[in-house]
Amino acid sequence: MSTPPTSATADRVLRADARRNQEQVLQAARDLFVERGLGCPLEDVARRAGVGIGTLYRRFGDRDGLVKAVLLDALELSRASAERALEAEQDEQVDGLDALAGYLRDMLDVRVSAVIPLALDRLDDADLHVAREASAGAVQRLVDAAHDDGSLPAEVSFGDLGTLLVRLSRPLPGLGPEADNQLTHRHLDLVLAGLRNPGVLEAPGPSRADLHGLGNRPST
Amino acid sequence: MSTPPTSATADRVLRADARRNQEQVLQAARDLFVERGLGCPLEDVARRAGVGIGTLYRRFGDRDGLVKAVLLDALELSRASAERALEAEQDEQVDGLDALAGYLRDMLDVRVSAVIPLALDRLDDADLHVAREASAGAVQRLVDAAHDDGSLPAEVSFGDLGTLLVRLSRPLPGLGPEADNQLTHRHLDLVLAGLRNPGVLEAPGPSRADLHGLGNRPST
Amino acid sequence: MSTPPTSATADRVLRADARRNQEQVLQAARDLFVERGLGCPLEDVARRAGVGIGTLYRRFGDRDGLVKAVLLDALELSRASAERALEAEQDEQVDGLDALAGYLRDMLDVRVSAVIPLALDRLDDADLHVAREASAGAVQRLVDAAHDDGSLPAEVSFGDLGTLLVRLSRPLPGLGPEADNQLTHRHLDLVLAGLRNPGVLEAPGPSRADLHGLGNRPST
Amino acid sequence: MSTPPTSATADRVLRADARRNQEQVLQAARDLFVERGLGCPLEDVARRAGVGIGTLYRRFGDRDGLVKAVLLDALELSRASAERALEAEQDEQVDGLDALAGYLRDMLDVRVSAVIPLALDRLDDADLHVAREASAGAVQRLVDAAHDDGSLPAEVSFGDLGTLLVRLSRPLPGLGPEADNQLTHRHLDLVLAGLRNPGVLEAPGPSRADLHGLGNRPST
DNA sequence: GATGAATGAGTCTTCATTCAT
DNA sequence: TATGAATGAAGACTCATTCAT
Repeated sequence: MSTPPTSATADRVLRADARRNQEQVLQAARDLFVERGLGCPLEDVARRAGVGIGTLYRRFGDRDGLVKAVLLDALELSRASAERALEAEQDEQVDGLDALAGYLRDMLDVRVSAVIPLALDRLDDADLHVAREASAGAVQRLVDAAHDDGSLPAEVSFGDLGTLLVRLSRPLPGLGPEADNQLTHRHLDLVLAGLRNPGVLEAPGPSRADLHGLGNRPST
Repeated sequence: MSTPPTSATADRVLRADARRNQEQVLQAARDLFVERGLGCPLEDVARRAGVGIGTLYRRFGDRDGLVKAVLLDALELSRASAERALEAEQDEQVDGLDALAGYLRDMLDVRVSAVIPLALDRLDDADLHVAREASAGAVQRLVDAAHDDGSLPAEVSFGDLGTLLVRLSRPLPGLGPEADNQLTHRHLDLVLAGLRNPGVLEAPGPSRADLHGLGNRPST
Repeated sequence: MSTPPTSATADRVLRADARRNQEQVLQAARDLFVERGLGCPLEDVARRAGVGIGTLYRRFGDRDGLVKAVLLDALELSRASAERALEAEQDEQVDGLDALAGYLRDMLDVRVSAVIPLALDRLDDADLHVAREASAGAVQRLVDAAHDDGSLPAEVSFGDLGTLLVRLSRPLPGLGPEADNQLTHRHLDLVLAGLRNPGVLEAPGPSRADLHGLGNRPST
Repeated sequence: MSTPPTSATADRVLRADARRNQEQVLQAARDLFVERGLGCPLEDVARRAGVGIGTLYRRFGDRDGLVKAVLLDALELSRASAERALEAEQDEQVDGLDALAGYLRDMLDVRVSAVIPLALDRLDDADLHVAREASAGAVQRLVDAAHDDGSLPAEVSFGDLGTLLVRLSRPLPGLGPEADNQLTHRHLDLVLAGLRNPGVLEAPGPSRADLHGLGNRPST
């Protein structure tokens, strides 16, 4: 099964090396962006990825390019997770809210949702726009399904869930990663308990479109 | 109408001026620290406060001094709010959870809780330690009261509430301040709905002490 | 005559300091841009000006701002010199070509013409556009006067003279500043000898407008 | 039709390839050095030459090696052109100044003179020293011939002509290559008109030796 | 021998902090 | 005391050079 290092393979080997670097940088950036913000030193990202700063720049051009790559990656993870949850729901394995909960738990585990809202600032970028539509579309279908089967009250909206996810995704300072993760899931459970029977919400939450119209949402 | 500029009067006038400056800087710092992180340019803080950068440094020494001042201010606001809520509860005006909810709403309105967890990193500072004890003690008494009258399930802890408050306090990117505030209160309502009847939590949440022991909290 | 250091004066003193710095940076930048190109290290500019790098940036924002300031300064020097030469011509002190020669010699002495053509790349900047019009307008009037009194052959154009000036202004590598200056004036004399009686040019040179239409000038 | 890949043939094929690469890099470097200075990115040179950056380094060692190669190439072109002009003069086809003019026009067409003065900084390199002697010797003979037959005034020296050539060779910013070339030849014509009858020069120009003694040339 | 990925040193630019006014 | 100009250290970004393929 071992391929001899022909020149064709050599290309691939090199590319594999580069790809590994690329992925390590992407992951390091995702983590540090979530932990310390989009403005964190890129040398720290490079160091955590185990590459030189030059490699980071060669791959991603500049900070903006790296941020965009992280966002695309996050949106793709979100889309894939939402679609898996949709399939489970359609196979009648779980009800709509449980499917949604599965998606939310997934997202908390990849710890990447905290960067997604940053895509809202960049919807002029075509790639990001497409990726966001794909992700948001899948999540919207999940929410619709949960509304349809009655497991999620109608007044709880896509916008509610997306923003709750963002809030839950952000790491809390002073906790280690493990404690943070446990507490995050615990809080998701609390929120889910509220979602099943909010009892206190009368107006519908913000729709997907409302989240775009920065700040001019009508009163609850 | 003009007060003669005796040296005493001049001093007082100056001191009033200085106090005004101090408060404006404090407020600007609180806002920008929440919006853009503790690392935001202090010139921006000074500009928003309407003072020169030199004035900021004269008052607060350096960034650390300013951060500490903001934290002390926030902790004092928290303590005062918690004690007001306690009084309301003791006057039988509201049940324990409603009193707690009042405190939480207060804190969201002053938009300052997001910086409080940063105090956890600085508990070696005596002033901060004292202020945190005062605030946390009052909140703990609120929580105890809510447990005692049965309005808050026993497994929902001080640590749960403090960290939920932090999550809710952080501004969401892409929303204007007003939409953000509305959504924040809406999400608090959702969380309160969950708190009244979590149904899903079995283990108790982190105690106040658990939050200090960064990361070595026992499993839920 | 000495003004006491009232607060008003204090302001002025500070401003005078800053202005001195600004001018030193401007002069250093002019020299180094001519000698070593627009891309030379700005730290070298700051060092030659005797200020910290931060001061340079505070005054001029970035490299582009500094380049623009140098260009505006150069264009203003050019305009002033051309208008002085025009006045001399109108007072009948010298003929048109001698007036023009005086302008050219002036420009070589301030050693700044070499940066002026760089303004051509930046005519979208309103300030630069205005300054260039003012300078070019005055020079054009000089050229017209020399054509009118017959001291300059009609086929030698504004464009010829401007570009010759640029060529003469650039320092030659390997010569010290004094030798370079002497040789530059010597070459101007040679060129002036050719200008009085070119004998070899049949077509007219590029007009002012031709220099804008980068590269699509009709054949000579 | 396929040549069998004997090792000898393979070597030759490779060497032809390598030589082509070498020349393409040399030409690209010459162009970019003239257009953008000796400090231009070598990746840009490699890209314009259509080779990888590694190939450039393999061939020329480092930037210095490439600069030296460009200079040697330019000096050799100059020598060859000057000797062709000398032959034409000796065959009585043209007078001395016309022969010189032919050389100057040649040099402008290869657009390479602008880098030659940079050799002055590097006369400690034996190869460059030899090449410069060969080129300058031939040009000096051209100048002597023009002096001898009276077509060039005695006070116009080798140094005058060399430095004029450098000035004329540098591209003017903002013109396309074609307009620049036309204007360059036009300006050479103007200068030649001045050379035939300068009328204004009294002192002799710098000799070849004067150009070495950086800056200590006697006054004109 | 050619390639281009990786590296890190050098320069640009920002901003915390100091200090003269 | 308030101000904002000056400074230089820190971090962003580019590019010369090396080296694995």
